[in-house]
Amino acid sequence: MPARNTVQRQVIEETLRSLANHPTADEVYDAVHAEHPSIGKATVYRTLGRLSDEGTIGRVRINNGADRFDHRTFSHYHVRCVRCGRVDDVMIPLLGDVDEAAARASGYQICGHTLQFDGICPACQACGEERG
Amino acid sequence: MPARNTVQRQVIEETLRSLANHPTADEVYDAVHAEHPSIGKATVYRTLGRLSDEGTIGRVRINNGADRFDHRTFSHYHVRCVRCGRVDDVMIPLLGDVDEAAARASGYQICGHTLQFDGICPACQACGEERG
DNA sequence: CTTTTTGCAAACCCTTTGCAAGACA
DNA sequence: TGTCTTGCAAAGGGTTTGCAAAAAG
Repeated sequence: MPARNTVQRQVIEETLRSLANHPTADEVYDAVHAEHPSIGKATVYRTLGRLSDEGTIGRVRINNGADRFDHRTFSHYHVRCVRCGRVDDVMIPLLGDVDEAAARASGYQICGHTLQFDGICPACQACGEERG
Repeated sequence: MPARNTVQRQVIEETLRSLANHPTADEVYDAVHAEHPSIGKATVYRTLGRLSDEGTIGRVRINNGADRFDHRTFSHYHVRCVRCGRVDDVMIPLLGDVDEAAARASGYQICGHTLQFDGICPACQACGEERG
């Protein structure tokens, strides 16, 4: 039973593709709603969830913050700026062997990991230099 | 100005030490409140926050879930069971050089990282075997 | 015609906050 | 005393859900 191809689904997916820098569901909703005022927030949340469940888009879970969505689906890591909240990609090789190490160390059957960096983005570094 | 040594603070810290397996703030509150019904939830949240800010206890931020607190303060990684939500330690060596690699790759000034594993805990593996 | 999806609003979880009363130093 | 902390209840951010109506297949 493939997902139904509704107008909302198309609009949401296209809008996500048009947005850069890992929008939150709310940001996607704002953009969608600006062009299509009849599309509700619950639909955006539900549809983003379905799209990421089926692997069409990516979902980036952020510690202590709203989830972010990504039209790119290959897995990669992210940094979040602790000053402004911006999220960017970190294109380093995926950690290959930690999952096995974690499995051995914990007894869990590991199905994946999330690695999130925290730091200060270039813009905030520039603005905040005088403060140390 | 050191923190004031209130009864609540002592109770909360002791209760956390008595609880195993990374309780959430709410779980700490339940335990605290059972013995000291007058201690309110806001106090538990505030106090756990202060204790972790000052480094007396550890805070584990969980993707899509309540924060968990830990009386152990040395940093280590965690796994979460995707079936039952249980959180356990993963005692593998800390990743030493990823932060520099991430800094180089992103331009951020990296101040740390969070690595969370997802998996199935031994108990759930046993219960769920017949389901594949 | 059956089943999924939508839109709305209300509910939900986790956490923080405003404020006056109370406790600490 | 001066200031930090508490307790309460209300508010907040992010997300999910119940339900009837609408749309997809």
